[in-house]
Amino acid sequence: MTIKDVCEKFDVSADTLRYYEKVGLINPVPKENGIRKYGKPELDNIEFVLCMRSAGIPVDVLAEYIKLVRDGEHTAEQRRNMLIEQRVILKEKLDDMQKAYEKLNYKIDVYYSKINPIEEKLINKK
Amino acid sequence: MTIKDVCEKFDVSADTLRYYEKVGLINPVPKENGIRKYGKPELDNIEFVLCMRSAGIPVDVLAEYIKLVRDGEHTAEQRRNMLIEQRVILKEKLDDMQKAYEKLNYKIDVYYSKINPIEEKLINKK
DNA sequence: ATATAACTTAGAGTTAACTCCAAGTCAAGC
DNA sequence: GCTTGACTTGGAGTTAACTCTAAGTTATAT
Repeated sequence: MTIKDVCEKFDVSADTLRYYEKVGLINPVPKENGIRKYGKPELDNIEFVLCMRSAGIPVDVLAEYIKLVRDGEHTAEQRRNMLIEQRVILKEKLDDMQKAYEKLNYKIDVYYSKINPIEEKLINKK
Repeated sequence: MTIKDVCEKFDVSADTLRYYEKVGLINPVPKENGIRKYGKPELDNIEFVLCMRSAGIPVDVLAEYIKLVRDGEHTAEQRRNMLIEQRVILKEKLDDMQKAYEKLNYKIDVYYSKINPIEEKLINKK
C-alpha cells in the first residue's frame, strides 16, 4: 500500500502521515526504492494513532507511548499507566462536551419556539 | 464582581477573559474607574462561551454568533442555523471520542492481563 | 529519450488560541 | 506623599499540529 492509498483509507493527508512518522508517532515505514510501502502492522499503528488523535490525545504523549512499545515488554506497566492517565483526561473532555451538546440542544429548542411560536403551540397542545 | 472573581469562579485566566472580550466573544464589560465590573448578564455570557469552547467550537464562530445576538431579534433564524451546524460537528466529535474511549478501555484491559495474569485468572474464575 | 506524475527530503510557514510583557493608572494602607 | 498591589492597554511571543515549498528521484507512458 502506497501513501496515497493510506491517505484515502483513513482520510488523512500524506504530509500528516510523514509528519507522524518523523516525530515518532508511527513506526518507520519500510521503503521500496525510497517509497513507503505500508503493510498490516503499519496500518494498525496508524489506525490506533488516528483514533487517539481524534480524541485529542497530544502528539508528544502518543510519541512517547509508541517509543515505549518499541522499548519492549518491560515497559507494559508504564504504558498502561499512561493509558489510564489519558483515559481520565478523555473522560473529563467527554463529559464537558456532553454538557455542551445538551446545552446546544436546549438552545436550539428555544430558538425554534422563538421563530415558529405557532407551530410550537400546536405541538405542545397535542 | 472583578476580573479576579470571575477567573476563580470559572477557572479561567484574566488574559483569556480580556482576549475573549477583545475578539468579540464576550460583550464589552462595563467599567468603574477603568476596571471591569462583571454582572449577571456578563457572567451568563461567559458561562455560555466557556461551555461552547470546552466543546471545541472555534472562537471565530462564537464571535460571529455573539455579533448576531447584538444585531437583534431578526437574526434568530440565522443563529439557530449556526447552532444546528455546530451540533452536527459536535456530535461527530463526541462519537469519535466515545470510540477512542472504548478503545482505550479495551487496551487498558489487555495491559492488565499482560501485567497481572494471575489476578486476572482469579477474577475470571470467580 | 523525454515528459509526466507520484513520490522523496529538509526545513520554512501557517493557524488557532492563547499567554506574556512593558508601561501606565488608580485606590488603599503606612 | 509614597509604596503596594490589582488592575489597565496594545502588541509581541508561544505552542501544538499541521501544511506548504522547493528541489530532487524514480517508474511508467509516449
